[in-house]
Amino acid sequence: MQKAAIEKNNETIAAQLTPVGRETVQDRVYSELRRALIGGLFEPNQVLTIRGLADALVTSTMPVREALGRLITEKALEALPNRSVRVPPITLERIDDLLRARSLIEGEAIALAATRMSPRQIASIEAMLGEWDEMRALKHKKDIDREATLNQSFHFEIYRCCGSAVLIPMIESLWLQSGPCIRVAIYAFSDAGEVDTAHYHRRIVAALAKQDAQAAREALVADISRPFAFLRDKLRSAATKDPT
Amino acid sequence: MQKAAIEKNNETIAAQLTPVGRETVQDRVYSELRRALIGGLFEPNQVLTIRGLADALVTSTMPVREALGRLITEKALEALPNRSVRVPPITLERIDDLLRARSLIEGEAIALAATRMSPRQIASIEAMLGEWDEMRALKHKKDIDREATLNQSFHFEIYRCCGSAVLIPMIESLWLQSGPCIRVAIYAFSDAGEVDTAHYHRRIVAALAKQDAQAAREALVADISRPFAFLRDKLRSAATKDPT
DNA sequence: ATTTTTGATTTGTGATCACACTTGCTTTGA
DNA sequence: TCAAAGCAAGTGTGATCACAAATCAAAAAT
Repeated sequence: MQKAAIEKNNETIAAQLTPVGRETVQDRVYSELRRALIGGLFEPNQVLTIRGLADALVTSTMPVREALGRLITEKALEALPNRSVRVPPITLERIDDLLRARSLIEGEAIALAATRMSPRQIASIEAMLGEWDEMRALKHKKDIDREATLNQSFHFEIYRCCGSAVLIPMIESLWLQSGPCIRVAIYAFSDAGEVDTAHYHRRIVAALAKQDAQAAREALVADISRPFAFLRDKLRSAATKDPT
Repeated sequence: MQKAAIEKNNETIAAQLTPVGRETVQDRVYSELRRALIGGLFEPNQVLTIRGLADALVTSTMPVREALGRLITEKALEALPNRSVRVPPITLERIDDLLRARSLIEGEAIALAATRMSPRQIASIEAMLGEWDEMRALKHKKDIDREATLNQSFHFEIYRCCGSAVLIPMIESLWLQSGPCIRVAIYAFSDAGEVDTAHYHRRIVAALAKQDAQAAREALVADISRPFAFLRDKLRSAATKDPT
């Protein structure tokens, strides 16, 4: 019996092939809706229908309704008493609530990451920042979607180093919930002449490089607070102007 | 037109009738599974099948699969690569991870609650503690399920006062995730001669009554740490005894 | 005796249908 | 003219079916 030989042959084959994966339709729908929500493609208060989404995504209703159910449980969407589902409205209380939760949890995650990141991982983050600068220098016209995607990778690359399988899904849920809000703010930022985002990110990286957990936490909170603060001011002025 | 009279008649009817509610089957399945998970009715590593649960709950597979999907997204259950779902296994890392997250988030929630609870709300909590003592004095035989339910009400009654619509669902998710672990510990507690739970709860209430946020946080952390610490020790000794 | 193969059963996934509820508009009645 | 009733289109929910993948047990081959 040439068992060992067969085993070896299988191994060499396995080394060259890349796993094909078996993502279900439901998973794709879910990812797509997540992407859309974090990207702010849906507006707050917009109601989503199962059949409408199913048509848009070219599937049946089944994967869509399950994906919607999942998004509702993580509060990324809201189930109205009518049984229809909408993306949650923005209120002042909710903004402050989200910012507080994000500061708390993402702050803890980055503080943990600061003590655990290897020099290799820090270098990787720094490299990411470098590429980002280049891209920004090349394009005069801002590409907000690309910008947002890079920002997301930057943050989660750091959070991944905190070593907590519990905190990271919670952070993802928080991003999902604040996605629609943030996007509104970002667009307004871009109009109002955006302050330099890169500065805040460099502060974060510097703190991480020094393994200074407290400084990293503070830099992060400063970073994520900006769009929230902007949005809060905008809402407040809108409220005083139009007190409906 | 006797519009006013009709209106009045409708109001008197409305006052006597209680809303019937329109809970879906899926919601009931979801609640039932939540209850079972927090109550520790399912063992870690146990795999759940859609058809099996549907039979047990006397429904079709449809509501069950959607409820399972929701529980998977909140990490209360785990989706294996085989596409089957099981209740997550207990590991040392996960225990410490859950305890850290719970201390962080529930600690923040109770600190917020400490500054916001009205005397009326505090009195309500104290009354709850009193009833609890009575019940415990009456029954010599311990009713673990009742005990766990009361404990849950006690904690969430406090958290509800933190005024954060974002933190509370996260805490629920954390309880859902630690439910199976905790229950294992509670059973062991009961055998090993449980230390007085009531003492810890009184410490919490005392801190809340003084509006001392920091003391409340510390008392809470002490309270939730106990079963985790117990479980951690148990697992560690089991690991050294049986190093498989 | 151990491993491999084969076949039957179980299981998750997606599609489709039936039904009840909601919603918006038209028609009817005062 | 205007409010109320009625109708039609749309929507979520649950059940059922078809299908592919996984699982397990018995049988066959080494």
